[in-house]
Amino acid sequence: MPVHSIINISKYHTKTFMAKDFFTREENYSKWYNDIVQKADLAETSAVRGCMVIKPYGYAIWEKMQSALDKMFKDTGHSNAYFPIFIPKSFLSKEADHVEGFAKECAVVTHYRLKNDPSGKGIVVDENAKLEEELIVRPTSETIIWDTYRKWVQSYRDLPILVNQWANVVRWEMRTRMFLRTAEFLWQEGHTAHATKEEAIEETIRMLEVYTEFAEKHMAIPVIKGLKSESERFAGAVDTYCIEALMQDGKALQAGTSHFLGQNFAKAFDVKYSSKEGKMEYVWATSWGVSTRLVGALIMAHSDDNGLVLPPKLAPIQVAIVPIYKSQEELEQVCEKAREIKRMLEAKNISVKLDDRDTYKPGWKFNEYEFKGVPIRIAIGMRDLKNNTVEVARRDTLEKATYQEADIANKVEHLLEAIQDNLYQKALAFREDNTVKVDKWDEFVDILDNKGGFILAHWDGTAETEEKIKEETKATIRCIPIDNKTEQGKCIYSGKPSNQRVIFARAY
RNA sequence: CGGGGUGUGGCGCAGUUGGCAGCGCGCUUGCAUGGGGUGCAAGAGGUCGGAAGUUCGAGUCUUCUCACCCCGACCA
Repeated sequence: MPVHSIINISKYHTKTFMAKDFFTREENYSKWYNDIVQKADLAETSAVRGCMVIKPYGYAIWEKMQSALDKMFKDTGHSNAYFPIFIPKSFLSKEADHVEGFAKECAVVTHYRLKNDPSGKGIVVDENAKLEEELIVRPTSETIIWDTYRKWVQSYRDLPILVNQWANVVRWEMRTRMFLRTAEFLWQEGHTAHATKEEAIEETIRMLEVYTEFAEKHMAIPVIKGLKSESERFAGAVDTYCIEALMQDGKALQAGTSHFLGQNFAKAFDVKYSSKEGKMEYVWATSWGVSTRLVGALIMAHSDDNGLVLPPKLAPIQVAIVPIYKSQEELEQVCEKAREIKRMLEAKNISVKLDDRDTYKPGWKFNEYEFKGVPIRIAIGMRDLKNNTVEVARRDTLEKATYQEADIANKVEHLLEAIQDNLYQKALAFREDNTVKVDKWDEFVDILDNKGGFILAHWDGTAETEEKIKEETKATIRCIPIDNKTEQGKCIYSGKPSNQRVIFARAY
């Protein structure tokens, strides 16, 4: 996108800077990931096992995601509401599959009061304050919501209900990883109620499309839309749809799910309406969600060995301006120009940080913004004032160029678009390079062990085969692509006939 | 829950046969410096995870305990 006057371009290297205290992807992918989370100031481990503190910079990314998604939800007719964090234990067991799926990871509240330890030190649970019915800290809200919907629905005129909630949920996981899997996480959960099956299925797919658009347009991550196999299905759903993304280490990551719940919850919670014809019918349901896990996806999809790389649309700071100067007078002169440019950029809704701190040196700031994934850095010094230029560095390619200052806001705006697009294209190319059709078991195993990525292979459709493959290779069926072509073949494992390929991968 | 680790200044670590608690980074102050993590100098900061024991003396040895991390089983 050569929309600007480039005087010179030079590639620059940061090899020596992080050398000792930062792992590369090659050396140790999970350490590299943790380093980015920590050093880019996204989050840190907390005093509570399995829970993390999301720091301001990390939370700002989540807020950008929230506001984009929230708008998309509103645009598709949904409203936000809020339901309790506590769910009576009995609610959970009303839907058989649902309770089976979540029972093992529920936090339970049993008492409502503490008292001074009789022995004098600290406080203890007051045994006299035992709850009559224990409360579950929500792992998801279907039960409490459907118990509520029963009161909201009497007639077909009350439908559909299109509600979303932004909330925290708790799933007591054994092993946790920053953003990808923590005991408590933030998410949104949409819960809709419909008069007909068709309408509910339509909603399920509509929200899957919303997630797809968000992933590709905002996160710059290409995803595959698909249907989960029975064993990967949400507990209590009839069908679970998902979007699957591929991370740089060749592992898959489920980035969002949309469930068609049929009448399972309506029946469990007795939610009925009288139709136009005056007949009592059970309501049809959907639920759909994405979580702070997306921040993890963002990191693993784009970042490099120099730190975080953020797509412009989700970057809390899109442009960082670093003044270069010697004296206070120079600082003021340079900052005056910088503020002018900042105003012009902000007029285009570009978020800009002018870093005029005198307590850090330019080089230090360069590294700081690079590590934090700021898409564009502008440096302005006395030389630039003289020549009416600015130095522009883009994070995705690490290229630096000198731009004529004239029309700078347009140039930066276009560059942001170019970066957004480049990140998507790069991620797409990576996924294409790492998606292969495989027909032989040996090759299947070899690719999983040595290359990773998505494997398109035939599957006989049975849960037994899926389970065997999982046991032997740790790979799971990520999804059955939604617009899959039928193709005759033999199951990669059992050799039994199959009429379509499904996607296998090791996953987060 | 199984296997393996680690607990020493804010962070990362060293600490020998038990003998004055150290190093790097960071932090504070000053001077110089300033277009890719600045240099020099002077400072501040620790009941060594907790409890009990052995000893003239414990970061170090013994016992118990707690916490966290990594690898599995479970999961978005």
